[in-house]
Amino acid sequence: MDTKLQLATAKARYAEFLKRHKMLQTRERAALLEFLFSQKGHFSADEILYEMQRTGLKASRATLYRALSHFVEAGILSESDFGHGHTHYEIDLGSKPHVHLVDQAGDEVKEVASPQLEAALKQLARKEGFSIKRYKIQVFGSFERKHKKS
Amino acid sequence: MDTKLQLATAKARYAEFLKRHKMLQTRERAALLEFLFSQKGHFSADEILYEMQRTGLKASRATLYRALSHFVEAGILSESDFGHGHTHYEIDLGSKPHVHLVDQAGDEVKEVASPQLEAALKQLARKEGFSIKRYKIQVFGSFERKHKKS
DNA sequence: CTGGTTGCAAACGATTTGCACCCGC
DNA sequence: GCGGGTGCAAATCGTTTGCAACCAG
Repeated sequence: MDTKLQLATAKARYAEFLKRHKMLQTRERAALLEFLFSQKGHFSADEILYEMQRTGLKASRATLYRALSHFVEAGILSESDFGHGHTHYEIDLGSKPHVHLVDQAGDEVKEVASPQLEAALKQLARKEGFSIKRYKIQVFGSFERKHKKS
Repeated sequence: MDTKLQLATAKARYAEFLKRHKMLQTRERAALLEFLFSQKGHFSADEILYEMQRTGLKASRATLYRALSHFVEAGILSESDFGHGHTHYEIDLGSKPHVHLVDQAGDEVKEVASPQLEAALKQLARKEGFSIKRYKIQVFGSFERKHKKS
């Protein structure tokens, strides 16, 4: 799913979410949604705030936090805690389930997909009578840099 | 590994940890370690504090937090964030890797092992040149209660 | 003795909230 | 115009830290 299509999907989903909760469309919410899709990878609330100011967009910290939780509820963003002292958000629309490899030496967090893991997880859930809404697989450790740079 | 043996192992490991860091053995640290092994499942800092007071043991909040991070460093405890607003700790000594099934409707968190998941994870790490120190698999969703109570 | 440890209370920092004013619809 | 939204600043709350009195080795 390319970014453009993702954004369109997100807007539609968000509009629906707003309607369902009798909430209004506002410039701040629109700007935030648009801005998030211009970002890559993970971002923290502070990073968003900083980047938005740099880009001239405006939304207060309070509005940002309120919007973020709505985006998560609406299934547009997903949140994770990597133990860095704040929540990390990432686009979660049409993105494949993936594993977060968290490098303990630095801030690097790499995402990798593994159909095999997914399959095992689904089977486990079925066995336990547990219906999965979402899941997180975080692996803490370090990258072994043997010869190649990355 | 039964609880008694676990506790003995933990004590040994902790003693070693203390020596390595030129730290002292104190009554508070000993009491905390002993107390933790009398607990079952996950616990938060506040729960420990509350339970200890009830049991007549003493250690201040500050000492507790300081000790908890040492226990984690020493590999005696592991910590997780289930999105409940505080860190959860659990004994991580001789315990098998497991998946946390977090019920979103309540506070229930069930642990299940899955060798299959483990294997897939190890293979993935090998492929990515990532050496695993520890990992967490958290699955958010709900238990399907069809007929049985639990 | 002496340097690490404890407990208290104050500090922190991410996130949340009360409230007066603002703006979609 | 009304009811929800926004921004500010104050409040929360889990966790951390400075410091003076304390204790283990």
